[in-house]
Amino acid sequence: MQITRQTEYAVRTLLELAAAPVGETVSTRLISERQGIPDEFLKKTIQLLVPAHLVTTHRGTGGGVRLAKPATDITLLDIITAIEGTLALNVCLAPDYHCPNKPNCSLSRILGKAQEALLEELQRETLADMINSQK
Amino acid sequence: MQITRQTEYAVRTLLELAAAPVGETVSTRLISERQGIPDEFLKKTIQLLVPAHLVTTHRGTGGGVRLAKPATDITLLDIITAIEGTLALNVCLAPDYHCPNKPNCSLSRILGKAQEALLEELQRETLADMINSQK
DNA sequence: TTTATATTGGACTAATTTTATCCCATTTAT
DNA sequence: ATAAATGGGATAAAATTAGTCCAATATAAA
Repeated sequence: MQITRQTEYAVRTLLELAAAPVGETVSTRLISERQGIPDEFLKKTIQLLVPAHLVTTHRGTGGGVRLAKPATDITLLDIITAIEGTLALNVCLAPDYHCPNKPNCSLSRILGKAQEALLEELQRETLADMINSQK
Repeated sequence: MQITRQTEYAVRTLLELAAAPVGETVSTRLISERQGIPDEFLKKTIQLLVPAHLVTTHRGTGGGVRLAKPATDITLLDIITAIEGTLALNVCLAPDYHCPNKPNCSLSRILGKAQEALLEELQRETLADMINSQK
């Protein structure tokens, strides 16, 4: 019932990027050093953020990573989803899964409600809010 | 970010017990058959519910498991906690863990808030409510 | 055009957690 | 005694998570 370490890596990476001057790219090696993240693993992690449209990358000298959109438009839920896929508090709440008994199932009903409450909070605050609250 | 299968087993087990006539014991074998849970694994699961004071057990012929308290006094959170330990949305929110940087950490702050919202929902409804909503 | 810098991508390994099984001991009612 | 039931330790299998290695490709600058 926890976010994975990789998800935390992703959040810290995006916080680094959000803190950098707008439009400036940062190399994964620099991020990995500053955040103490294994650099090869960080590369994999960033490759999950690209298709989710949270960052863009540029190769070659002077290349690196930058936010794909304003920090005000990226929520914690966006990041978790990019790394872990759609959040589901139980198998039976996953998007594809369908259980014939679902309508009668009080577990899925309660967990569903709890999940809603969780999603709402995770969606409430953006990267920008997180940066500001650090100061 | 999901409850484990074992936790779901525990919930279904407690629902079985809550549905049974008050004070009556049910054998793990019967529960495992009705719920399709591997019986040896179910035993282990029940052994986690005992120290959490959710069920009591009795050995020997005619023995089995029963609720340790009224179904109105058992919440979904109680069950999750019994199986998985204290719920924490990230390592840094676990009871024992302490990070020197926590006061400045916006991730732990947001996750902490989200966790609160989740706990509240998980605590809101009891086994009794779950049984009633099935009817 | 060479060189250094950086991401891309695939294969692989290691570590950890989750799920399950086996088997024998102990308790209890009949 | 015997059958029915939980208790508990050891171990295995499966799945997920974390991390590593390396060759390929793109890019900027010298």
